[in-house]
Amino acid sequence: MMQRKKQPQLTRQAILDAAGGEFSQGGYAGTSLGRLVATAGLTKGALFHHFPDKRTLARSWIEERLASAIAALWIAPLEHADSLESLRTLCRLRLGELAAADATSTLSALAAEVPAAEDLLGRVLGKIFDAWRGAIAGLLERGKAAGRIHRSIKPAAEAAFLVALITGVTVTTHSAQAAETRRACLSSLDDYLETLRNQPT
Amino acid sequence: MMQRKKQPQLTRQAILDAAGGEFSQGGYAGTSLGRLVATAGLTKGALFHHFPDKRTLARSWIEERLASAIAALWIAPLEHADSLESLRTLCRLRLGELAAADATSTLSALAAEVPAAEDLLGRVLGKIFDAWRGAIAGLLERGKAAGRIHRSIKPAAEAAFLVALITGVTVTTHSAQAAETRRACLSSLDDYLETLRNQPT
DNA sequence: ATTATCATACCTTTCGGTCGGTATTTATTT
DNA sequence: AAATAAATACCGACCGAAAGGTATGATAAT
Repeated sequence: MMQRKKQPQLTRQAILDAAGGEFSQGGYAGTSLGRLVATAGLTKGALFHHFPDKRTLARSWIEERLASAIAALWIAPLEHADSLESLRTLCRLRLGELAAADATSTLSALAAEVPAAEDLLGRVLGKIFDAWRGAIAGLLERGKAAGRIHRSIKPAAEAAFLVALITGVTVTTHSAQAAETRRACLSSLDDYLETLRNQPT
Repeated sequence: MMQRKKQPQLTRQAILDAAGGEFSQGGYAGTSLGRLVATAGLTKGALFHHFPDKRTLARSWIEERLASAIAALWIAPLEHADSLESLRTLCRLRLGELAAADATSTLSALAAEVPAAEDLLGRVLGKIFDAWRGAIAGLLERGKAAGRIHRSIKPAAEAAFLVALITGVTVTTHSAQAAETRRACLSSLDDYLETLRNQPT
């Protein structure tokens, strides 16, 4: 009976919690580690005990929190779905809230901020996008197999298109007065999804 | 004969030039005014003579440079167009380059970073998106009038959809190894644009 | 003489990060 | 089981660098 850890890195988790709020609000460059520990009632000692530097903290937060948040929001709900309706419903649910500080918009913000290509953070974010695309592609594959989705569509390409679209909607309409524009996007999204349907004719 | 200015704010323009490079690369929070003036061979005195603070510099650069860049890249080419082909061609041209530091991705990055809603910078960026949407909506209107585009489509909504999509493509595929994903998006974009066409039957 | 345009030096604050010390567990030895 | 050694977890003062911004003064055009 080797009971590993009764309190599994409690302080470390608190730091990651606080990091979530800060990164969501200010992005990577806009996040101050001093403010982070202050608002969370922690200390720099604790922070730098668990994480060697800011970049590693960001990477850990992305991997351990953001990735799972996206998985819970966008991947798990589609796991066994194969209909355009489920996709449509999920999009309307997630994009309708217009929650400005949720995981989706944080992912978008970080992806847009990261110094582009060969950076480590960029690759970590890229993996999240890949998983997301994979989930949608999976749904489309299953939909094709079930005859619900038209044979001619390419799941991987369509999934990339959709992830780009969702990301773009959060970026271009995350201000309060953009609610109307957001609804317009969702309306067109409906029409677009219909074009994927397999016509019974 | 009131010849206003022989050298219309030459140093000021140099500062805006430098600001473009910095904001493109590091976003707003990631831009250091010290580095900005250093890399441009200027001084802080010049900077703060022409701009009272960082936010105003950013606002001026967005209004005087970024807005016109987007206009030149995405709005002017569509000014008198009314065909889906011209839209398709422009998208492939602009998104094919995968220029990581061009105006489009800078706009996306700043829009994703800005502290959301009621901020002044946010509104300035919002105006750019509005103008962009307006240009695409105009093309769709003209296309409808010319019978090239299906009657049932709503130009404003479709334009919002397309701007979100383009923005999302730049955000989700601006790493070097995402070229394949980007092509996938463009491929699906083609299919999507076809669905807007007015079928002659 | 005055105003616009800069350059230089400097200011305050905050940044990411370090360091020595301590309390608490855990492992080892007796 | 007691004593001790050794990590682990954390605090909080501190550091040099860099941040955004100011103050003063020189230069030059009006």
